[in-house]
Amino acid sequence: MRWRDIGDLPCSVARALSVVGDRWTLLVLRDAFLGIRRFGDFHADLGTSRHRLADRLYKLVEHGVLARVPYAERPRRFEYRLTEKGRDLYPVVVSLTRWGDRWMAGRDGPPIELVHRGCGRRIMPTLACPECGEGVGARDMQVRPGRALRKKAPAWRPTEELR
Amino acid sequence: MRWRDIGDLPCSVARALSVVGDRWTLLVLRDAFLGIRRFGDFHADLGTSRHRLADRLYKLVEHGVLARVPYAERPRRFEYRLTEKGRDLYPVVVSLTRWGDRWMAGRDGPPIELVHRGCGRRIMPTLACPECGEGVGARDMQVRPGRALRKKAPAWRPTEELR
DNA sequence: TTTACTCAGTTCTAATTTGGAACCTATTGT
DNA sequence: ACAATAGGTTCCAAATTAGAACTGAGTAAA
Repeated sequence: MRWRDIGDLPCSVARALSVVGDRWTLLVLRDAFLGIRRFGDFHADLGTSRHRLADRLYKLVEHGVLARVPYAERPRRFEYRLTEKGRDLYPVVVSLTRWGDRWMAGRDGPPIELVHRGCGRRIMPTLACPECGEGVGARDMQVRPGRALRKKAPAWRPTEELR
Repeated sequence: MRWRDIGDLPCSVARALSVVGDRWTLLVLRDAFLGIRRFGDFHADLGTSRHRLADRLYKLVEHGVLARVPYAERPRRFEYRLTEKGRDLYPVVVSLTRWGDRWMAGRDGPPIELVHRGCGRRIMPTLACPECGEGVGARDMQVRPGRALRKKAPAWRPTEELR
């Protein structure tokens, strides 16, 4: 299967990855969450080729994850800002950060720290059930096919446990 | 910059992506979380080439995300199981699922549904502060350099707000 | 008014990565 | 003996990427 077709699969992970599952895209988004907005700053920070960067930014704009807004006339210049759709990718970036902190940090510890404005403490956000508030891991959740999948592939059944 | 070097950057997102930031890897992990364990089943479900799949599985084993455990002798056969390090990627996969559900689902709604064993409700896990329990988004968090980064690049300062 | 400089890209080519089909090895079943 | 099953490996064409050079519109300095 070709990568460009994965967006058509009946799977939200595949569809999400069809937008952000690209080598540099999530690093572009990391930068965006750090406040970077301009082509030159992305380029300086990422070190990817200008070619790739231009292409990624264009695609993210196309998908509505970033907005290309003018910040100067004569010469006309644009910057790239996260849209609501883009900001909603925060959990993905934070989850990667958390995993990297835990499993890939050197002996000096995590490169950055996060502070929760609400309570003022230095924390790393984790997954929780929005109904009961409990923290959840893979084994706390059970999968079942949704309506869309029952329609398309009625035979599909996930295994009982997520492991 | 070459992709193989991103694991050396002082950034947990980059380091995490050096392991899972590959075209097919997160889909392999999605399958693993759905209970798929065998080469043939991954291949049938993913539709990627056997070549790529073998390479990805090998690398995930190398990084300790999957374990290759024998399930039959004569002929010797192996299956791939999530390790603790692998299961800890659950938040990444769930966050992608949540985003895909919200922004990329068709009119029939999400392909799969999740049930929280703890409270029995159908939910989609969200990010929360482990200290105060409140849900958090990009704008609730503030970034500051950690010890590792203060050491290496003392001049670096993130912008005040995540937007 | 020439020259240099900034920013945001685009173009080009070589190197790397990927997709897909065919092949290989070991064993069981008929 | 022959086909089937499982888990790969090998090979080559096609697609993607990295890196350097170039473009174009405007500003600033000499």
